[in-house]
Parts: sequence; C-alpha cells; structure tokens
Amino acid sequence: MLSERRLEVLRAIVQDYVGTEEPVGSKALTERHHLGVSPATVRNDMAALEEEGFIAQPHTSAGRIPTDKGYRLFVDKLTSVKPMTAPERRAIQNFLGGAVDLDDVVGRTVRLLAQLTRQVAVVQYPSLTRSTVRHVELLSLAPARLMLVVITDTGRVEQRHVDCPAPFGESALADLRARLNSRVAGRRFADVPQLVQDLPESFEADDRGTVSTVLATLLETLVEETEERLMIGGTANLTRFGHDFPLVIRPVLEALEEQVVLLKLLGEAEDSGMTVRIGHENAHEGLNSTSVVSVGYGSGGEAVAKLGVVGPTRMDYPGTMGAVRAVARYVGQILAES
Amino acid sequence: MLSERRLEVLRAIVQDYVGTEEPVGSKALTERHHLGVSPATVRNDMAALEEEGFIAQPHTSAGRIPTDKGYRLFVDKLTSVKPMTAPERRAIQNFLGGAVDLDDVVGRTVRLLAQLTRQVAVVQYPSLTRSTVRHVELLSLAPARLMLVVITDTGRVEQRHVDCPAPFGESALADLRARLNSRVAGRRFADVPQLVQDLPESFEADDRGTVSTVLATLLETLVEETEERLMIGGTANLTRFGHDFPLVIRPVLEALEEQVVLLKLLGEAEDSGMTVRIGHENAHEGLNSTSVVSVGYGSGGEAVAKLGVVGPTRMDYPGTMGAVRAVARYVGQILAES
DNA sequence: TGTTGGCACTCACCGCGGCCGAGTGCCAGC
DNA sequence: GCTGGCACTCGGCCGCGGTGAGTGCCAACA
Repeated sequence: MLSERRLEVLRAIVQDYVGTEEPVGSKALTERHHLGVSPATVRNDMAALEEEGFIAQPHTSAGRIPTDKGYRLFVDKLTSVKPMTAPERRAIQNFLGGAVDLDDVVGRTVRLLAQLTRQVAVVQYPSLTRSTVRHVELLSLAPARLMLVVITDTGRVEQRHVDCPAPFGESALADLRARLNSRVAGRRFADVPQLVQDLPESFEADDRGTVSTVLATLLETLVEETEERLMIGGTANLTRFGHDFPLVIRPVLEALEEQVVLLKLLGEAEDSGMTVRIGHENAHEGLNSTSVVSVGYGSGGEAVAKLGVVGPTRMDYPGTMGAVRAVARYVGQILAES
Repeated sequence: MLSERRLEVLRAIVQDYVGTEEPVGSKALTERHHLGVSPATVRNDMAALEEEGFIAQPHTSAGRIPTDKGYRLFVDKLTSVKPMTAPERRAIQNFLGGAVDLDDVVGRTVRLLAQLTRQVAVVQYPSLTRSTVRHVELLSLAPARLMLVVITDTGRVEQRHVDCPAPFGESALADLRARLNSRVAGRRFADVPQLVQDLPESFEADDRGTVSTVLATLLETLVEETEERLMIGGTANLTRFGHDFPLVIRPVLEALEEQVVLLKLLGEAEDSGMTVRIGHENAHEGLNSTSVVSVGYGSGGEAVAKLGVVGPTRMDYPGTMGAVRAVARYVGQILAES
C-alpha cells in the first residue's frame, strides 16, 4: 500500500499537470505544494509511484505525468466533486429556465455544459420508452401504397410509407385503422407488439399480407422512436487539446460523428451516479486519449437519459464533475416542471 | 486583358497547388504541364499574374499560390463542373434511396456529401414556406379539442392542438377534413390562405367558429413554422486543412456550431444555381480561409432548401461542385418520390 | 528505516552558423 | 515576344555546443 504522503504527491502531480500541461518535476512540486519534505524524498516517492504505474516520464530526463491509472486513483480516492458556486447555480437555472420546448432544453443544456466545462458536451434526449401511442392514422396514397402516421402522447409525430404486397381497399383500410386504434391508443410503446400480434388473422386472406406489412412498419417506427437521439456541442473546445492535437483530434471528431458510438459510450455508464471513464477505459479506440464524464438525469428520481462531456484525460476532474452533476440536476428540475 | 497562355498558367498553378498543397514554381509548372514554353517565360507570366493580384508568393524566394481572386477567376472562367461518373451516380442513388424518413434523408445526404467531397457538409432541412401540402389530418382528441397534422411533400410533419369554441361532431370533422384536403392538397403553402378563405361559409353556423379556429391554426402553422433547421457532418475532414490548421480550424468549428451563421451563409447564396464563395467573400470572419459551395435543391423545379460544403479555399472546385450538384439533384428526386 | 544533501549524468531544447537548392528577377541575344 | 544564362534571395536542414531541469544513486544522519 502506498503511504499517505505518496498519495499526496500523486495528487499534487495531477493538479500541477492539469494546470500547466507540462511534466512536473520533484523540485517544482516541493515549491508549489507544502509537502514538508525535500525534493530528494519526493523523488523516491515518484520512483515508487512510477514502479506502480501511476505516473510515467515522457523522456528519460523530464518530469512525470500521470497515467490513466494515476488519474483513476486520483478520481476515486484523492479528490471530491467541486460544487458549483451560488452565482454559477443561479446562472445555470436562469439559462435553462428560458427554454421553450424539449429541443430547446436539450440545445441549451449542450451549450451550457460546453461553456462551463470548456469541453465537448453530449446530451441524450429523454428516453421515450414510457411514452404511449395517442393515435395511429392510415392514409391511402396509391392503390398499393399507404402512409402511416403515429402520434405519441409527447406530441411527437412519426410518419412512414408502406408499400403493400397487394392493393388494399378503402373499407379494409378504415377497418384496419379502427381496429388498430382501439387496440393501441393510450397504450405504452412496449406493449404494442403483443397487442397487435393476432390482428392479421381477423382479416381476409387477401389483405393479411398488407396488414402484416403495416404492422411491421408500425413496430419498426416505435422501435426507432424509442431509439435514443442526442445532441453534441462545444467541438471547438477540442482545439484546446494540447500541442500534439492534430493527431488526437481527428479520431475524436470521427467518434463524435458516430451517434452509435456515443450512445454506446453513454450506455456503458452506470444508470445512476456519475461515471468517469479515463483514457483506455473507453472501449472506442479513437477516444483512448480522452476521458468521459457522464451522469443520468431525469424529471423524477429515475434517470430518463444521460449527459456528459468528453475531454482530454488531462482535465480538471473535480470541476468537470461538479459542472456535469449540477447541470444534470437542473435539467431534471426543468423537465419536471414542464 | 490577360493572354490565353497566362490564364492557362493560372489554371495550372491552381491545379498543382490544390494537389500538392505547396507553392508551385515555374520549373515544376513547365514539367508537369505541356505549356510549350520555357520556365523563363512562365516566370514573366507569373509576374504579370501577381501584379494583377491573382497569385502571391508566401516568401520572397518561393513558388506562387493562388489568391482568393485567383480562385475566383479559376472557378468563373477556367474550369467547368466535373460530372460524377456513372458508378458514382448509382452509388449516390442507392445510398439515398434507402432512407426511411426525412431525418434519414437529410442525415444520409450529409454523410454522403461529406464522404464524396471529403469536406464538411451542411444540409438545410426543406423549408416549409416553399413546400406544398400533401395532406392535412384532423383528429378528435376530446369533444372540443382537435389535433391538426400537416404533412408536406418533403416529408416534414407539423402538428398542433386546436381548442374549439364549441363541440365538433365526427361527421363535421370528416367533412372538414375532406374539403380541406381537396382544396389544399398539392398546393403551395403560400397559396393556402386564399384557397381556404371561404371555407367556413359552407358549414353550419354552429360549426363555423371551430372551422375558423382550425383554419387560423393551420395558417399560423404555415407562417410560424418557418424555423430553419440544418444538419452538418464530416467535421473530421477539417483535420485535412493543412499544416497551419490549429489556428484556422477553431473559428471554423465555432462558426459551424452557430446555426444562425450557417443559415445566413446559405441564405446569402443564390436561390437557384450553384454559388461558390471563396475566402474573404464570406461575410463571417471565421470562414475567411474557407470556401463554401452551395446549391438549392427541391422536389420539383423549385428549390425548397440548400445544401453545400465548407472546405479550405484550396479545394478541388470542379470535383466539389460536381458532387454538390449531383447530390442536390438526387436528393430532389428522392423527395419527389416519397 | 526513512529522510536528506550532494553529485554526476542524461537529454530535450535553443540559438548559431553554414550549406543547399528551389525559385526568382533581370538582361542580352535570337 | 521568347529563351537561356546568371546572380541573388532566403527558407529549410543539418550539426554544433551550451544550458538547465530533472533524475538516480549514495553516503550520512535522525
């Protein structure tokens, strides 16, 4: 086990490196922190920390920088989330309070988070898994072509075209529309599949193909609708990455463009509580030199979606975690109110 | 006026510089292009071109690079749009053809354009104002509460609640729905107001209030929902900007995050035909070292929105313009079909 | 055993100077 | 008006040594 002082040294190294972006040496450490020991002692401690893999030196004769493992220990044991100041909290509330609709809430949240943390912000739209179907509408566009419109209780409207295997009469259409609505209206998305399962059987043999096609499209729509969307912002902050950034920034930009990657990233985080993934802890290769701080947010006690930031592993963890937590809390409040 | 050969020299300089990203000298020019004259002659021509401000030299003893003015002349007079090859066109069609809804069309278009041009792609959602109405749907939510859904030919769906002054029967609803659609379906938004003007008169006195309310809401939707949205992609391509890119990339990223800036950018372009804005021709300062190639697209002959790419002034103009034009054309087709 | 001062060593960084070569402008000749 | 020749410029590329921050090791000390 590492002694108390050695942990203190690690903490000091992390703090200095995050601040200066340069490898930190033993002498500088003793000067900037009152550790009460001489540089020589610190050197011994550093050697031990390096032995354990918490820090590394980029060149033989240079200072040390924290490794992913070092940051991990720092985040887990050596620091605590830095709370926002009262003015900051007020500013957050004011800014988010001005939102007019869901898109606006998410948009403002992204901008706010990017500004507060000076990093790339990612906000997932609230999950719609608990939404219900308000109405399903079927329109005939051509003899064998229908339009399916699904309206949810959250006011969302989704629309799809359906190419029928066979022409479908107006009366059959009206029939299907009526039966469909009587079954699914007011029901939760998740329940729709079994509610409509046996519907084709009650139709004429000629029409069953079309009915099945319509149902398949409906189910597909619901699945897609519950699929999570997200918004990102603050990509300009990537330019603050460091000197070697041309090489680093590209895979990050590429990863950020792949919503799938980001959704997986957020999905891997814990449902409740804040998650910090550091460097190589991120499964995606392009994000190996970044850290992701994420947390769930929701209108009630339960998280309906997640938000977070992506930044260099060399980031101000306490401050970032504080900002992420605070923003998540206030977004939850706003959602609960609206 | 510049002689024919001097224009040829300018064209060669642009082509070489775009390819190599390095200042091009007189000797290299004569070697790579069969101009039929010696380097000395080319030097004279270059001096003249520099005098006129079409090219410049970064250092006293280096080759020349085109200025914004040089690129402008190149685009206007010295080149033509490079058409896509047949396989490319097929690939575009296949890729866009797989889209399931408007969001998907726009998303695919952005990805496609970014990939084809290897630059940042910007696609504006079809504007409502220039669209036509495909269908208006009315649903009864409660005795005196309706839902109005407007579906446009571009696949966009807008939805509103209507609180009626008086209860409205199902038959009257069906009647209104039918008459409304027979009048406005297929018509442009702009024409809707006079088309429905006298509609209330043909209803029972009791229902006129509701009909008027519905119509008011419909008109309001058409007017109010002109909010333009857009999608961008391919920001990872910004890393191909050049060596000095850390300084250049940041304002570009910042500009791209401001949708207002981009909308203004596209708005400034001509409504029909392709627009190329080179370097300082862009009003926004952050985009002074980029060129923007944009074009309108639409389901019919008329443009309903714009799309384009943002890249370094040193870009392959013929190729980029070809790709932008081709994508716009096929997106228009897809929208018309769906 | 842990801490400290001393000391030799390493090596990235910086500034200097010289060389090289691509590219230029000018000019006289065809 | 084109061409070859020529002197000149100057950015980029070594190779050089000096500098200094930082290290590891060791002997001495509490």
